[in-house]
Amino acid sequence: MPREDLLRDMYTAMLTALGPSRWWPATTPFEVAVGAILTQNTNWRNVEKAIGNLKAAGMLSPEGIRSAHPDELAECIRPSGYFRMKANRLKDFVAFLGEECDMALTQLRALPLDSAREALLGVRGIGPETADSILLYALEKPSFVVDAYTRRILTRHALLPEDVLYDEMRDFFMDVLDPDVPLYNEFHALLVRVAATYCLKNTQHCTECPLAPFLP
DNA sequence: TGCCAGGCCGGGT
DNA sequence: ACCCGGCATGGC
Repeated sequence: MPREDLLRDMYTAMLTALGPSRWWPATTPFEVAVGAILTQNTNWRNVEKAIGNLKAAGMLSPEGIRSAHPDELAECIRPSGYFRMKANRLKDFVAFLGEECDMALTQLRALPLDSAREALLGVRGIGPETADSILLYALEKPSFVVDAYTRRILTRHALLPEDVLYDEMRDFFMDVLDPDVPLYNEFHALLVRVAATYCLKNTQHCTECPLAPFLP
């Protein structure tokens, strides 16, 4: 079966089983980016606490983060883990955006996808997954997001080898799917939800998994 | 109670 | 170009 058909069938199976995801859980592009940084290797539930703390402290804004004392910023985001490092990453991201952060985000969105991606990857603390999350969920650019869950599903289904590189997984989708923002948005969300529910790290009770019919 | 969570960096080979 | 240790909290 052609890869495009396989991916669309897997997508349909997940969407039918779980329903739409309504991602990303944030209200502004800037908040999406903050969440993308805070959720690096971290459960989203912990990120929610950190974002709540930021909001309560008036720090969930470019100015709030820029003017915050590093230690106070770190204390707010403590529940999201790696809090000292992530405080610096938020500071670095805000510094990258400059004085007019909303305008900077608008200008970033106006760039071609590859240029915007390179610009984000130049920021310390923003790697490929975080960059693609910001591109897709904040800037609404058709950049497919790959994460540990995506890798687990792709390798368990023997679609790609264990040692596959990030960009190879991304291309696996983008080479055959139309550059469709709503599709990429929902596809990634469904992969995360399915993997987190049915495809645990050291278990394989995949009989109830919507993707079980696609196992090799 | 240990294992895991929507990674990334910096230094070493 | 990889490989690896470090970073850290909270939930189950």
